[in-house]
Amino acid sequence: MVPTRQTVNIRHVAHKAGVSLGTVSRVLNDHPSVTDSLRQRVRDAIQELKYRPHAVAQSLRRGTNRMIGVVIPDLRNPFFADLMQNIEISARMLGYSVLFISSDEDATTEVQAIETLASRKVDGVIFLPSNDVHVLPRTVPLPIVVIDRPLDAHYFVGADHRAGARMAADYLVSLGHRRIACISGPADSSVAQARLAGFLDVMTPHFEAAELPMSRYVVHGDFDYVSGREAATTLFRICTPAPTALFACSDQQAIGALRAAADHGIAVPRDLSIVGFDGILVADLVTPRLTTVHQPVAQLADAAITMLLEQATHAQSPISRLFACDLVVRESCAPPADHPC
Amino acid sequence: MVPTRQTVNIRHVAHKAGVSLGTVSRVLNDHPSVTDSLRQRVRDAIQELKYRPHAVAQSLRRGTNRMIGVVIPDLRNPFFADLMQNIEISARMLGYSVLFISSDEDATTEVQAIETLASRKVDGVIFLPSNDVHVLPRTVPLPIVVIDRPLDAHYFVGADHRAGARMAADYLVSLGHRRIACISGPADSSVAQARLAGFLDVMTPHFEAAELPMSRYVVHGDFDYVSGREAATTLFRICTPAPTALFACSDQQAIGALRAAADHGIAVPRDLSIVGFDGILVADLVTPRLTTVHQPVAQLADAAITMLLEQATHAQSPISRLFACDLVVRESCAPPADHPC
DNA sequence: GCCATAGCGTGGAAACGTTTCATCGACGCC
DNA sequence: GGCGTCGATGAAACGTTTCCACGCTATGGC
Repeated sequence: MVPTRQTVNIRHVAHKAGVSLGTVSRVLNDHPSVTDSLRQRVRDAIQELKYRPHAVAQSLRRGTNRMIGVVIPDLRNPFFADLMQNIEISARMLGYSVLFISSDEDATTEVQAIETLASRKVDGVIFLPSNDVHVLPRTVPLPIVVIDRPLDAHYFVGADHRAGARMAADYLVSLGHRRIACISGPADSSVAQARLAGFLDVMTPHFEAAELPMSRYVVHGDFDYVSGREAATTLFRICTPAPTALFACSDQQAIGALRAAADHGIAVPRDLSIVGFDGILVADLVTPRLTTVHQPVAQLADAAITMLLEQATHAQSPISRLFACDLVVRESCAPPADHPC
Repeated sequence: MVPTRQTVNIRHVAHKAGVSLGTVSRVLNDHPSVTDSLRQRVRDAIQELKYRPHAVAQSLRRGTNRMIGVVIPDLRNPFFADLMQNIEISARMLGYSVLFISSDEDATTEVQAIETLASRKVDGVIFLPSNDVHVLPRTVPLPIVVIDRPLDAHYFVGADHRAGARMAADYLVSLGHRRIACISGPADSSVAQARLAGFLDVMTPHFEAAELPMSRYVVHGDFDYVSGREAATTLFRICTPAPTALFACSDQQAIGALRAAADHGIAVPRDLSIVGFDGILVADLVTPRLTTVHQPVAQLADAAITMLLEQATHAQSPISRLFACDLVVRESCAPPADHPC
């Protein structure tokens, strides 16, 4: 079977312009040592033949691709989609293309994805690990930047989840809340752990002061909408006395909790204040508008790309960069009914 | 500058196994004419050296990539993100990788994206055109499947928007509504046109019967959340008598409209019924849960890939495939207050 | 029993389209 | 006239796949 071949290649251009292969190549790569007249002849020939360089051949010869791989669990998570979008834009601006593989929160798929990318000779990989993976096979000698969920001994870019969670808790406390429940993420997720830790940093003393069992007010779930609804339902059932506020570890969870509150006839924010985390677009549209901790997505994406390319050129020991989140106050929080400020 | 080279290639394997290059290649490609003993020797050598084929070199030699390109306006639109996710999954199952480029709803970027993909020698492109593009440069001899927004003279996969919109309108009418407003998409978007047409198919006779100016009840906007909120606000202002129901051409618009309704103290569904379009995840979580016309995303993705690869192997004249939508009834609709069924 | 032939499996080389390095010719300058 | 400089050429290389040729064995006809 004869594969379909390129219609016009560098050789045709060279012939048309009456120069050698090498000269055409140097024109293409803006090499200075070409006479202006020749350069122009070559340019004309390229135009006329509608020649486009064969990126695959270039890759093979150069040993570099101008292509990065991105491994992300699931674009249906709006935060991931936003991240992906920003990564693509940042990459494109630097002349890189993006190979996208979704891992579906599955560790095996992740390893396969990275092997595929290695085999395709991408210049680097941006990797957003699923919750259950903890160690990445070091077999692939490939620049990798881990994003959002740190993995030890790897370059890392992420938001300061713990500080962000503290901001949320502090805010609720400042409003007068003391019994604050928390919907955390999966127990083995480092992000969930960090956000929970931040929450506990602030809340532990309050719970101890009130002699309430903290653990009953914290429940784990996935980061998605449905899980948030279910977790909130559970909290409404088991928490006595009822919490006056709720910190959800993702906006999706928070929106699910909003849903659950509506289903239980609990008015937000009058009976219950809710804070989310991530700052996804829809958080500003639900009723009530969701107060949330916003992650600087564009910054994360940009930093990841920058770090990746730096690493690809001159390797050094792994670095971490942490970005601050900010609290976006909207309508889903109010002082508790039993404690008007 | 000497590029970093592959550590171990097919030549090393051949040497280690004591066979020729060709034999190793034939083992890799499961060519039948290799003795079992040799085959095993080669396999062992591959294992031992941890050899992985160089996909770029394979592409160059084979003239095919096992890679497809996807051009999509913006992943922050949850419908697009869902589509992208499904495309990637379908592609991966068939052994293809996905090169993603976002076009940001910009025609120039789209053309560039397709040129980039052509230059990278992808086996085909799945293209979701932005609203303002109408003609695609035919210069690139590349299999293309257009998805969701038809472009003439191209292979096409999409949902039957018009029939879907009719379903929505019929449903509202069956509930007793007669004054139904519509938030359409951008005027030059074919999708918006189709959905509006479906809406009008049903509604025109009713408006004529009531001697009401249809045009006042239809307003155009973008497909996103914010635009939906603004459009709804406009409708609330200019429509007299006030509509009892609202058909939004996207779930995002519908959720924005929900937001606007809440801001104006309009209770949904008591004072106003709302139907959306797309069937994005969050539509099931907002308050009230959104009744919507659901597009079969997974089917669309799968059909697009299938059609693309068929086209790549044996080209024929362009085909179109239309998929039916289905109405998902939830809580955002009720009979009109002034006309209890 | 021997040679011709067919069939099978393997090795070697060419090719895919590019970049880059060494080489070489021309030209001007001292 | 030698030499340095500059610009252009041609060939090698990147890592594969595939085609052709070759040698070996098995088979059949005489």
